Amino acid sequence: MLRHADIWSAIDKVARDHNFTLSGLAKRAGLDPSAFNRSKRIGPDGRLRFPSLESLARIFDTTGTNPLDFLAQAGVVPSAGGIGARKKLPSLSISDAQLRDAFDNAGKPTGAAWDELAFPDLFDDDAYALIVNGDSLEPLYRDGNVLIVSPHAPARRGDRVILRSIVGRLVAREFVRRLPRHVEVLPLVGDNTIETMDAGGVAFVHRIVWASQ
Amino acid sequence: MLRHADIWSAIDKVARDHNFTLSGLAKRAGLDPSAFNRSKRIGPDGRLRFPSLESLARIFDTTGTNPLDFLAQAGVVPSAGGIGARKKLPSLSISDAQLRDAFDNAGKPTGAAWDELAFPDLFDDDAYALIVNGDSLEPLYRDGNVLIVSPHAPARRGDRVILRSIVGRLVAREFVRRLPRHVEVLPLVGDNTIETMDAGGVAFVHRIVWASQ
DNA sequence: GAAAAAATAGGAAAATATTCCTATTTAAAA
DNA sequence: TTTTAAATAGGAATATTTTCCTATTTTTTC
Repeated sequence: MLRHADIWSAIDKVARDHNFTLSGLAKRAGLDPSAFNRSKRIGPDGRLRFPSLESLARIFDTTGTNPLDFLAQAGVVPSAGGIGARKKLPSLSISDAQLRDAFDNAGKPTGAAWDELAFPDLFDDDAYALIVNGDSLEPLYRDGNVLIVSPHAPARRGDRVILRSIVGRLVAREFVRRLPRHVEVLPLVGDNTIETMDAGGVAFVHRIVWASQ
Repeated sequence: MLRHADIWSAIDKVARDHNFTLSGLAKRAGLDPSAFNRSKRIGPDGRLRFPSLESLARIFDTTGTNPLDFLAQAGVVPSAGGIGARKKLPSLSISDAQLRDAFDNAGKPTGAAWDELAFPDLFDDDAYALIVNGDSLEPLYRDGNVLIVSPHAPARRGDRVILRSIVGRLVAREFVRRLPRHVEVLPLVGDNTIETMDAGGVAFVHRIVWASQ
């Protein structure tokens, strides 16, 4: 769980990230310049040397490194339900959730039928949120609803997407397909006829992945 | 950041959580029974003693405690953007996002107008997910859409909710109000007339907070 | 390229954490 | 309630980490 080599290489990384040499980092932390020498990490008898908690604390305080992030860098992975773990929710289809014993008397999911679903499972570092204004997208989206947009999620037929024109206009549509010269979409509300947009006029097509209610 | 007293009290908690005394935990971890004695945490000169990383590693290995959770228990809080931190997304209204410089050339949010929004900000430990079957809730929810349901989120007029009858039937509706003998709701699609349900026949009203798209 | 400074290696000494051991206190068992 | 076992306190001895110091290597400065 805490592996000698990983602890030391995490220290190496802290030094690098802050543009210190090892002796520079030690000095900055108020320790002796030889404190983190690579040559002193394994003793002459082969015994592994670990830095003390006090030395580590000095590193964290000096560099502003969070001990949690340090441990993650040292290869420690979150435990299910623990800090940094992906949130998991009980999950079941509506039809199966109508079975007699899907909920207990307090209204909580119960029984073996429920699966686990990671929420929100959003891995796109470039995701952003758009807040709906007005009522033009009702009943689908109402004023104030938050749309979570994932630029890197591929847009496939039927997906709801945000399109931005090259002059900056944003519209929400249902993606149909992309052709060499056009992008075909359907409106989300109202008239259900295909709309053809000039591919050159579309700056991007980003997929909507979640909508607040 | 790593505070002496917090480290030791986190060790105390690991022992308690696993039904060990301190000496029992030490023995189990292959250490001397006096290793974690409260009497030895501050020396006679007032100097604070920290457990070594090796002793901690033995505790983690023996009890299955994740070092990240241990640190959290010892009061270490996540750093913004670091492990365990709440995910924050750039956020802007659709109308403001149509300003000329809201996105850069790569289609990423840019500029001072963008706020930060914590997503999903779901704090209800009893939240669960329901998967939509069929097309009866279109255009709002389509087959396979995931609805995130938060039982403890209060249902207010206009909120979309899941209602469960006492015989187990689940329906999705728009909440209007709760009266002493009735619950008034609106259908999410179709005929826009108020539906009155007998309060005694409704097991629960749980709010839908997010819907996948 | 030479000189100075910084970084690193390595060994001894010092400081700190753990173990060993004894005694006392507390909890569990009879 | 008494006896036994476990837990804890406390001091000395031992083990481990850090510091001190010197030497070598590497990098930076001129």
